[in-house]
Amino acid sequence: MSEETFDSPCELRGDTGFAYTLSLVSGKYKMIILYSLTGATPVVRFNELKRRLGKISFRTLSLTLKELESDGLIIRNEYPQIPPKVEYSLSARGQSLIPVLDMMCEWGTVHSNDPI
Amino acid sequence: MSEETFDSPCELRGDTGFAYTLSLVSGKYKMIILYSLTGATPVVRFNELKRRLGKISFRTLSLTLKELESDGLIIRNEYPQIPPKVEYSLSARGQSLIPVLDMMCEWGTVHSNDPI
DNA sequence: CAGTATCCCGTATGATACTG
DNA sequence: CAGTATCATACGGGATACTG
Repeated sequence: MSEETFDSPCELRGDTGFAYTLSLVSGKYKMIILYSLTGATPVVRFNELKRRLGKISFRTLSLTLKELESDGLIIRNEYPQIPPKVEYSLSARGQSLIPVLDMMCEWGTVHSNDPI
Repeated sequence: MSEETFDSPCELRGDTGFAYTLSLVSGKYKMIILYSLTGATPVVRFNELKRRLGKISFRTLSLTLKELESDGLIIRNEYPQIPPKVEYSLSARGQSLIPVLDMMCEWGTVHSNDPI
């Protein structure tokens, strides 16, 4: 099959869908945060999340979580108690993004030793 | 290292593959450039690429192409003639990344009208 | 045509201290 | 515990002019 026949399954070029996805996940930690909310412990508190992410600052984590929440990708669940307890988890919309992240992760694993 | 346990399909958390992929495609135009090298005209000259990308500056396009090339994702083919002619196209490695970008694009198309 | 060379700037992120 | 407030900074990227 020659290269000129390939047609993108997406309407890129005028890019809509692509740019939209990027707008939701671009940022130094967004994808990693989403990924951190999968796996064995998919409900995570603020400080635990911070620990998992390593070097992220309070400020950046806080701002990033707000963006993810307002984009409907994560759910913030606040327990009215003292000391405060807030749990973050993926929304259904956020979950739907995970296969995309998985694919990125797998590509990297497979190709990280490609000869260049 | 970390003693946490996870069942991500990828070895994220200590993130190798994921961070690797990100390091190759992050940047305002990298993914779009790769995408621009698919489709009906997969071999594109510098200025034509610039036209396709719209608002990118000479400087950024030039720097970005160099990075993509040194990461083995695109191929730069220079014709020794005057005026110069340089063609850019995807390498096999670059091509292998396209399905990942397709998936991002499709996700955006499907979910851009999600109720939030 | 295909870039460089400069200069400039905004925004994303970091560090630290403080609060309800 | 879960954040804000404040200040500082780095770097990606833009605009323009110039060159082989």
